[in-house]
Parts: sequence; C-alpha cells; structure tokens
Amino acid sequence: MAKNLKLKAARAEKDMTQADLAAAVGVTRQTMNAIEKGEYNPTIKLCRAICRVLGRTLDDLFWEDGE
Amino acid sequence: MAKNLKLKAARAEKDMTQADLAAAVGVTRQTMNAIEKGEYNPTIKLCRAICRVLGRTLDDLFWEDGE
DNA sequence: TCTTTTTGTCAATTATATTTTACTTTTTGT
DNA sequence: ACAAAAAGTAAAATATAATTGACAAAAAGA
Repeated sequence: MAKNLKLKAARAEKDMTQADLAAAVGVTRQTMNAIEKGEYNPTIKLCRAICRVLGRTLDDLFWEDGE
Repeated sequence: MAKNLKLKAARAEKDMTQADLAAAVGVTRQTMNAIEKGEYNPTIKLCRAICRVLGRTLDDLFWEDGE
C-alpha cells in the first residue's frame, strides 16, 4: 500500500500532530502513524471518524485507483 | 450499526446476488451478508473493491452521518 | 404447490487491525 | 549546538474482521 499523503496534508492543514488526530478519533498514535505510512488498511468506521475530524470526505482521503 | 441499504440497492441494480458480489471482490458470501446487515465494519480496502465492482464511490455507499 | 435460488444465521477457527510498552530517529524552536 | 517535540519503528498481546462448513428461512420461478 502507498503512503497516504492526502491524509498527512489534511492533518497538517488543521495543525494537528499524529497524536492529536489519534486522540480525536480514539486510536493510538502508532495506529495513525501506520495508516499514514500505508502499513495497513483501517476499518471504514475509523476512516469516517478521521474524515469528520479533518472535514474531508472518504473519497478525498481514502480512495485509491488501481489497487 | 445500521443496515447498508444503499449497498443492497446498488447490488440489485447490477443484478448481482450477495454471492456474486462476494466472489467479485474476493470474500465469502457470509462476509457480504454481514456487511449488508451492518454487523461489522469492513476494511477500507474491501470497501474500495466493492465500490469498483458496483461503480459507486466510497461516499455513495459507505458514508454515515452521526455514528 | 413444488423446486431452486437467495438470504439469514450460528459456532468454531484463522487472519489481521489495533493496543501497549518502549526505544530510536527526525524535525522544530531557541 | 542544544533541548524538546514529533515522527518512525518493533515485539508481544488483544480485539475483531473474515473464513469455513453447515443448516434454516424466505423469495423467486416453473
């Protein structure tokens, strides 16, 4: 899986650290780090939580072509 | 979690059974049934696969308000 | 009605997302 | 350069997504 740079950028735009965002959605900092790095695929529920905090859509942050 | 009726409708529109869709995205029939029933949250990767097969977006099929 | 297909459901197992603790590396600010 | 904060990483444990096999209920077609 590829690094999620759109997520990283959206987070930076809100001036949040990985730890900030993790706390806001109720997961650990390591989980956010792994998602941003593209190390594993989160559940749709967690994706929705991230989108709500960052004010983005699922398609904005979590769509990928190809796969 | 709520039943995913949008998914059910999109599948019907393509004239696919749960088993058809499950095979197309590489999971079991029971998994598709559980997702449609809202029994557990699939991974984002599986959601993307479903969207590709049904020709819909993540926001179309997997966004939920509130939660 | 009869038959077949589709859907619903359950228990037990496997695969993997997520946690916890802890440490290293990189970045940021002074 | 120095200190502090943020990000990267890893192993072991836990929670839960997904599988497998099997059977019952409901829907569809003849």
